Amino acid sequence: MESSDLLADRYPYQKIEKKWQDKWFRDKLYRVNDKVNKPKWYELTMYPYPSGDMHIGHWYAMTPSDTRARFRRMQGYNVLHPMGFDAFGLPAENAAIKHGIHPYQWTMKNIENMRRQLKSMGTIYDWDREIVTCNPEYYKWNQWIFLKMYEKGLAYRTFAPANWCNSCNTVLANEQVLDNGLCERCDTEVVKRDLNQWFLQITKYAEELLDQSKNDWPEKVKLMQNNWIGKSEGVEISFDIRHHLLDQEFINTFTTRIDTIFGVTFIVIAPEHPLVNKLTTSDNIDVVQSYIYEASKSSEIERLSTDKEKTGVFTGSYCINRLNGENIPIFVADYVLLSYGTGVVMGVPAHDQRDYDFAKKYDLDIKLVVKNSLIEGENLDEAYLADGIMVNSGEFDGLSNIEAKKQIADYIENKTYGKRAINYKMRDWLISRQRYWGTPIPIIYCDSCGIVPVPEEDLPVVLPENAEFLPTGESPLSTSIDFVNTICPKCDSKAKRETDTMDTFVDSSWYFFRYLSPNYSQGIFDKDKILEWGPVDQYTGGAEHAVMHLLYARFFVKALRDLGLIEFDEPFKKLFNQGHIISGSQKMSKSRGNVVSPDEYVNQVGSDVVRCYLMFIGPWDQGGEWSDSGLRGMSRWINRIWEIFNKDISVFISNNKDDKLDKESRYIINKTIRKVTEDLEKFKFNTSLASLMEFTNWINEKINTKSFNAGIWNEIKMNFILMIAPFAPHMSEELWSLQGYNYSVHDQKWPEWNIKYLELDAKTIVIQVNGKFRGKIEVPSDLNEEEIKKMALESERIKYYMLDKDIIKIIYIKDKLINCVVK
RNA sequence: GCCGAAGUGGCGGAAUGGUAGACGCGGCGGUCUCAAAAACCGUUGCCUUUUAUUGGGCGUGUCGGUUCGAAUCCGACCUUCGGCACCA
Repeated sequence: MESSDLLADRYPYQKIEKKWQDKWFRDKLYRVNDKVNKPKWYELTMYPYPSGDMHIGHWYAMTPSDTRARFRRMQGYNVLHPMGFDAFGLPAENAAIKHGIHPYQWTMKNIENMRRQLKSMGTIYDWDREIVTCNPEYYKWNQWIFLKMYEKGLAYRTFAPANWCNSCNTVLANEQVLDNGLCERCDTEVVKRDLNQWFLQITKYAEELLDQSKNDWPEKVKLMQNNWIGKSEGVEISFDIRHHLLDQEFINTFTTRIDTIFGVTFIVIAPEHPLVNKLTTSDNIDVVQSYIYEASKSSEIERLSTDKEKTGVFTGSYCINRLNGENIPIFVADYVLLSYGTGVVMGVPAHDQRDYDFAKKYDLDIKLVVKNSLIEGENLDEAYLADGIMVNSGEFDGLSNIEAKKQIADYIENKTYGKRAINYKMRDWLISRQRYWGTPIPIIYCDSCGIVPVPEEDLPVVLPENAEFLPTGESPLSTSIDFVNTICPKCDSKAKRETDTMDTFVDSSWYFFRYLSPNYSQGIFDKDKILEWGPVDQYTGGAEHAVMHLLYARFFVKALRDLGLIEFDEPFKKLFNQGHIISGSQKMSKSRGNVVSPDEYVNQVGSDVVRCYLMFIGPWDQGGEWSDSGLRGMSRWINRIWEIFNKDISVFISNNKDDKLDKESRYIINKTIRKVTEDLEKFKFNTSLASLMEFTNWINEKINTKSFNAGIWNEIKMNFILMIAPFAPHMSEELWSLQGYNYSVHDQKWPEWNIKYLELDAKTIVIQVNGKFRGKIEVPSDLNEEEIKKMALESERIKYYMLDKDIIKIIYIKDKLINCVVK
């Protein structure tokens, strides 16, 4: 039966993928050895959270980068492309609360399943280097880094208002609070609570983090980080409150517009500011108190809403603008944030829109101090924000405001009214989490010695198994009596352990170094290995990590460098953000029920097809939509390749030498090598695959119509299998072995193109008349410009368009086209 | 509101100053089959001309500009997506 023969000829992916995965595993084909005499290449994909089941998004993140790693490997690099698991985090704990299973068991079970799935992708991960962050061998080094930072003063403890979810009973990071002020997990309104918590002093590196000159990263990501850091340069200027006879004689404000200092008509203090109570006069105390109360009640949502009308109350007190001696009323308003600058703002309604709105509402003076010719009189409909000429500003009148900024700042510094200052929006990194499933913070509290770090030799502080992790508002670790009660390492008296755990971003801030010496026990990592492999050459992952994870990792690298552990400044030389894969025009999510499960498709069409399809959808950074019919198309192509290279060669191989066909074949081979190589270099997997498809289309056409000679056919086969190897690792290995070549195709050298085969005897010149395409001519490639022009003008098609027209000029673009401009 | 990216056939996309629509999906026609599926071959932007061969016009979100020539560069606007959002 012919049809069943045909079926039997179809690519038996199940058998073949299993066969090679097993063999690669047995042979340790993908083991990465150190100290190999090849240039190193560290290609890293962001490690996944072990949520249990991989969806197609994981494949979309991982298979293209695996293809890149394989490509680099064939190019002769010693490639490290490791994989691990970001194993601490809330979902494990939530699952534990919900289903009564211990987070460790839940996580390990998930990892096991994901490992199986990851292996089915046919990746080159060296599993001997796998890291799992919830293992004490890993998190011990989180604790170690923390202690080193503590020694250096980079880790400190302080009270801080934290986002608190009453339902989850925990602190939330800003990014866990939705735009509407609700908890991202349970939609409960988030409130503020003051807790004594641990911070890492990332702000110490703010200035260095702004320097992105060593990062070959997307501009977008660098910009987002720099906006996040939010540097602004200005002046801190004091206003006189000595007449209030307080301990504090001056009230400090920060401004970026010191040129508008003469336009100050009021001062605004944040409601939480300690000076508020002291400055409020007795007749205003009731109003101010109730305003502060309302402000504290109003949630983050309202405080942060830009649309919200500016409100505030008068304290009854005044301060003095020391530049002109004016008496300035002091207000309390919640549009001023205690956490930024000095928590006090000088109100310049003429030149700041927020101040303008506030002044309009409370009928305060609006005093113009910077002017341009378009402004008539003194009445403004909105704040004037642009540059101009100084007015109403004493001795500075007539200067440009840009010049006045400098001169006024100098004046203020001379008079010691204030000084130039820099402020950053970025805050220190709060790492305390009132959660169980994380790295215990290695600190002991002793009644007599105070805060005592756990001695290095006592690490790791192991997470106790017996903690109660129901959300009680207390950190779960405090329920483990064995854990909490300890002995002070300094004085041997009874002491208690810190019960908070660390933010999981700590784990991911240095995991890329642990892959280099995953089992190293004498230190966080083997320094020799860092010298050999670091930093990461190419990092890939989702853009959702553009700020937090990538910024924290950069901070860690700088801190580790200052601890003398590494010698470079940045963790990731190059960065590429892939897009998202969607389904049914929507993001995949369990609640929408549109999650595409890879296992199912791997069973139906094989891993190579799924890999190639994901890379073919479109440009990797733009993401794409999953489509079953698109997948079928890829399956068709993979099967076609299988059939082409399993054909009975005698039907089209001839022993007659056909120079013309050989020449054409070499042209196609070399053109394809160039295209695939250049596009892989640029992450353009889709067009790489398209050119490989064109290659197979061409082969098919030639098989159907002509015959190849044996030599060129071998060349075609070999080059094609080598080029498809990074994309479809299983099928290419099978084809390679069927051709009788030496195992493994993945140890072969990537083919190179030879420019001499790309030069053709004839070239096609496009002819345009007045810029419109009117035909083309084939010319021998050695023809010169004059001859080509002559040929073009003599062609019948062109003569037709030239009838009754005068030639004005002829434009010739070498080897491409001729454009006749006529009238 | 601010910052950033993107808008091209029925669909995913290709082409980054020189033949718009590569490659793939889908559609249509055919081969094979009792039939269907699969596979294979051909065809496929829209309008128009011709019995046909073929020829012509239009066409890359909108409007304008630069250029011999614009999907591509510049200006304004519209739409979509992503990020940030009282930061003084």
